[in-house]
Formats: sequence, structure tokens, C-alpha cells
Amino acid sequence: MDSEDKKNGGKRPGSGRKLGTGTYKENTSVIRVPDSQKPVIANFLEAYAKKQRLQQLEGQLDSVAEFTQLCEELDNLSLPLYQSKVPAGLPSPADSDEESRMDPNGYLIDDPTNTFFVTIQGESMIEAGLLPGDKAIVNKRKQASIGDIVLAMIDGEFTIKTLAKQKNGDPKLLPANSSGKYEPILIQGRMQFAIWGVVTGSFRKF
Amino acid sequence: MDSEDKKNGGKRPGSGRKLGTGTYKENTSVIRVPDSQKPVIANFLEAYAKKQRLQQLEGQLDSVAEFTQLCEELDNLSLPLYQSKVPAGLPSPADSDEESRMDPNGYLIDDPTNTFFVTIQGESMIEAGLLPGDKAIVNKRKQASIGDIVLAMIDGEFTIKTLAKQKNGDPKLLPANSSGKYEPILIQGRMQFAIWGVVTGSFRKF
DNA sequence: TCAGTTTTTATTGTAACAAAAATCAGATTA
DNA sequence: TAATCTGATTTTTGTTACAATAAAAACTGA
Repeated sequence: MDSEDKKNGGKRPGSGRKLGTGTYKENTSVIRVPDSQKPVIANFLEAYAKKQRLQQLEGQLDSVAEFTQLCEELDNLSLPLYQSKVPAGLPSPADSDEESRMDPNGYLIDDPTNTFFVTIQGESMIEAGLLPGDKAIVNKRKQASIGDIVLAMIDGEFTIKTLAKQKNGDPKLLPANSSGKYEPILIQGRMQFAIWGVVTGSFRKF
Repeated sequence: MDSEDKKNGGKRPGSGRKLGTGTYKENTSVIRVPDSQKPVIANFLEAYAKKQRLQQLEGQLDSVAEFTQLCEELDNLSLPLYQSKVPAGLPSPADSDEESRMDPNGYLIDDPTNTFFVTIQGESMIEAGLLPGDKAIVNKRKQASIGDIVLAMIDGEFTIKTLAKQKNGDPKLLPANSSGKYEPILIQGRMQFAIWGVVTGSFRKF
């Protein structure tokens, strides 16, 4: 009733749960957050998890077009998350006493709801006319195409670069600075990468 | 040497760190997050903490100096979000005040009555970030100083250049293009020369 | 081959902990 | 008397530890 009771003994080399099978397909760690912001962050993470899940489903990307389309889809999926609070600089209706004048707002911004501004940091896009301190106008609904200047997030950091394609079809991000100080960024599978919007214009104050 | 050695013994009822003296002025708890999103969330929380801190300060203002400083800080508060970090995905806790949005018109144009636009032609000011097709914002009332980018008319033709001074004190106009294709323009007595305004900003559409 | 069982390993929310920070009371000093 | 010092006390906070759960492969018996 006991000595002969063993049925399935022995080693199981190679068994066990596989790496990267968790919610986020990556390592996690613990951080402390204020209670009031927990639901906000939870929402954000839920959207992120969904994105990761879909990206894995989609398998290997073979074109940037597809990829950005995917991003768009994902963006729509997670839209409820930040729908209410997109930090867009909504242009106020111009007080056009001088109607013959050009209006920068109208000229620069086609789609106010989906437009926001980002301050340029660094000189990596200097040859595209984007200097440090400039404000880039970003449309987050516009479909990104090869050659567009885009706002992308790589491993949690934002950058503005020109979108291009690698030989294998994966995206890459090109700086516009021939000094050699900035390298193209090749997007690889293990990097967290997302296109947040297309830069449709810019402005600056001297 | 021992019985009389007690100096500060005993209970300290009411002592100890006060509640709500932490970063967020509220309870916290720990959650697990994917490593790649840690910087994003950290930035979000930083903004949130700043907001909480300032809100607490608001309750104990006792001088005008402090108040104006606070206003400045609150003003800046909405910017860090756009500057490099979290344009969307996480709603900005600092941005809940509606009025802190940015308006390109207001940002670019201080003095509408005396402001007009000029389309850049040529590449002579490319290193100042002015590309062909850009719109330069010109204030015609502003006093031009050495180092300013100005709209000048020389012998009936308009040009945009940086204003500088020759050794003899006469003005000269410097291009911002190191290719050597553009030469400084030295203003001489027999030339017809006038400064029409100071370039205070620029904008473009891609 | 197949289904159920067992072993193995990764994930994940939470508890626990220790160091740091903040605050107060009594003692000491100026 | 007021300011400072010292130790006690409590909250905060980043990290570690852990146990429960989940996922995947190996084994067993048919």
C-alpha cells in the first residue's frame, strides 16, 4: 500500500514552463506605486499585455507596412485607455480680426483631435530641420510610411527618426545627421518597439 | 557608571514620522510590471508626485513670491510630459488642468499686429534650421540686435540672414550654411539696405 | 497512439524586511 | 530661554522571499 505505490518517478530533463510565457513575454519586477494610480497603471499594463500578445500571434514581421498597420490596430484596441486624456494641444479658434492673414494653427494642424506636440531633444534630426527645442507636430492616427519622420518608442524611450526598412523587412530608424554621432537603430525582435505617430510638421521660437 | 547612565529612555508617545509624508502623500503598494515599461511608469509617477507635492504647497502659501514661483512650476509641469517621455498611453496626471494645453499661435506670435510670414527660399540658412519652404515668422516692430536672424532688403531683394557687424561697424549678413555656397554679405555705403523685421520663429509642414 | 498523472520550471501577487527618512521628546548647551 | 543634540519612534520605500498558480514535457498504462 506504500512501497509499491510509486508510479511515475524519475527525472524530467527539459520539462517545465518555458521562458517568455508570461503576460508580458518578458521579465517583470516589482515596484511600489500610489494606490490611487493603481487602476490607471493597471489599465496601461493591460493594453500593453494585449499588444504583446498580438505581436506574438502575428509572428515574424515581414514588412513595415504590415507592422505599422498592426500598430494602428493595437492603438485602436487600447484607445479607451487614453481616449479622455490625450495630451493634445488643441488649437483654440483663431481670433481672426485679420482674415487675410495666414493662420499657423490651421496650416499646421489638420486633425486636432489626434495631434499633439513633442519637444525635440538632441541633434539627431538636425538635417531634417529639427533642432533641439523645436516642437514637432505629431499625428497619432496617420499611417506611417517608409520615409516618414515618426515618433517611436523603443524599450520605453521615445525617439524621433526617419522610418526605413531593413533588408529582412524589419523596420529601422534613421537619424538625419551626417556627423556620425548618431547610428541607425535596427529594430530587432527582442526590442520593445512601437510607432506612436507621424511627424507632420514643426515649429520653433527663436 | 551604569544605573545613572540612562539619558533618553522611555516611551515617546506621539513621536515618529507623520502619516502622508511620503512621495505621493498617500498609501502605496507594490505591483509587478514588465521591465521594459518601468521607465514609462516611473516617469508617469514622477509627474504625479510633482503634482501632489505642488498641491500640498498650494495650501500653505504665504507670500506673493512663492505664489508666482509656484505658477511657473505648474506651467512647466505640463511640458515634461511632451518633452521626451509619455505623449500618450499613460494619461498625464499633471495635465488634468485643461488650460495647460499648448496653442501654436499663441506660442509663436506675441504681437499679431506687427507679425507676418515669409516663405524661405534657398538653403542659405539651413544650419539655423530654416529649410526651403519653411515659413519664417517676422516681427517688423522688434528692434534687431547683433546675432538676430533678420529679414533684410538689399538693393530691392529680400533675404533672411543673421545680422552681424563688420570691423568698421557697418552691418553684415551671415548665411548659416558651411558648404561655402553662400558668402557673407558686407553692407557698403552705396548699397540700398534696410531691415524689415526680426525672425522670431518658424514653422513647416512635412 | 492516447489520455491521465507526475515532475519540473516560470510566473505572479503578496508578505516580510531592512534601510532610510521624518518627526518628536527629553537632555544638553549657548 | 532658546537653540541644538541625541536617541526613540514611526512611516516610507525598494527589494527579497515565498507560496500558489500556470504551463510544458516526461512518464505510465492501456
